[in-house]
Amino acid sequence: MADVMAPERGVGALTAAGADDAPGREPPYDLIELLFFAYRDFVRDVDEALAAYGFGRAHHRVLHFVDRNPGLTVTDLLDILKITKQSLGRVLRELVDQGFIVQREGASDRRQRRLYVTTRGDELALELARLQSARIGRAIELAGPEAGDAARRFLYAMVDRDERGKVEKLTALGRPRGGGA
Amino acid sequence: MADVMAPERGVGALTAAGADDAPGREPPYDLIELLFFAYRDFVRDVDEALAAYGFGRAHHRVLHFVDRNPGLTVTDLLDILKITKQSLGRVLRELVDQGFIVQREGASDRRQRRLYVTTRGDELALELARLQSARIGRAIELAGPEAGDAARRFLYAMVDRDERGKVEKLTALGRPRGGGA
DNA sequence: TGGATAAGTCAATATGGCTGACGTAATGGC
DNA sequence: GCCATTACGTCAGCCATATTGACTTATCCA
Repeated sequence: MADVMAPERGVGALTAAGADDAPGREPPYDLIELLFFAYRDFVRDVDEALAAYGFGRAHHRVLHFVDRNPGLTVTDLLDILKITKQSLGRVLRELVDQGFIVQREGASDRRQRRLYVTTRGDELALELARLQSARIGRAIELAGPEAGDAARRFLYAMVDRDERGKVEKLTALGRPRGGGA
Repeated sequence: MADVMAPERGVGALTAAGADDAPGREPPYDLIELLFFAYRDFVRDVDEALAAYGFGRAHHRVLHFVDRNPGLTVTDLLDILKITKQSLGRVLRELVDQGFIVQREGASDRRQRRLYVTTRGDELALELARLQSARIGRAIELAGPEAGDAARRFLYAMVDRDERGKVEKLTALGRPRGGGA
């Protein structure tokens, strides 16, 4: 690639390390950029695989969380994804229409449509998870297992404070080992 | 309308779909999900701030990389963002039209339009970087500085193998100081 | 019984991507 | 000097994902 010039600016703006959000402190550009690049490549894997099914990234997110949390309600899903009901609508409908997800009336609250993956849905979810798994496995191999653990703590701390409780309950973090069934 | 409830099909497969077994072990669902949640919140901050300027996430990415790498060419940018020329086109035009970025003819290759931020562009880039910086600062405070360092190594290792060289040259990693090491 | 909640839907719109096709100017190898 | 290639820009159309706002239906619950 073409050689990129070094920045001419910002270098003078630093202060000593130690304070976090002091006004003149240089932002952690390395982490900011690595988050972008890591995420960019992390999702590209899956996007390609999804294309074969005529699905997009949004379908994956829904499928994933339903797969991992059987019986999730639509409201739960909206809160996880932080999107609107209307946005979810199309994606969910397509997943249901094509037999990847089923909806069942809530046992105690019949207004709810609890969501479950079908066998097919579980298979697809697993296929996609394995792609992501492979990349993560390679990364941990390269960066060391402690880096994986630390990344877990760092990423968790990157989540909005008032979302952390939900995240913990919802994710594998909240599950001791093995998880499902 | 609400008669979309699916029949019994697939319900038998709800719980114990053959997950944890076949080829290898259980995917690292914790990291998979934390990447999603962390990124979700990481970009939400900035998205809100950008709305005030009538810009979107795409504008931010362009502004950021030009700010950090003055003299970047359009081709460089396309390779960083992994989008098409046409997609970049509109976003870049808006940033130029509104005085956040300027284009200058390349000195040695006059076909190039080298990109630079204006003072205004630099200010906006910095404002946005500080938002991200604040979140990262809080995260490191919570997870510990070693977690930040490890996260840096982990995220770097998450990048496509054949992209890592470029990423290193391009980002703060390739520059002395900062997260250097 | 009536207000609140869960879900679904219609319609319009924005944004950020994509492919394909073309055009122009400059470079660089021969 | 010629010509293929490169760098950039742009027109046109399309798709996926998201938004706001308004409305309906069914159900729950105080």
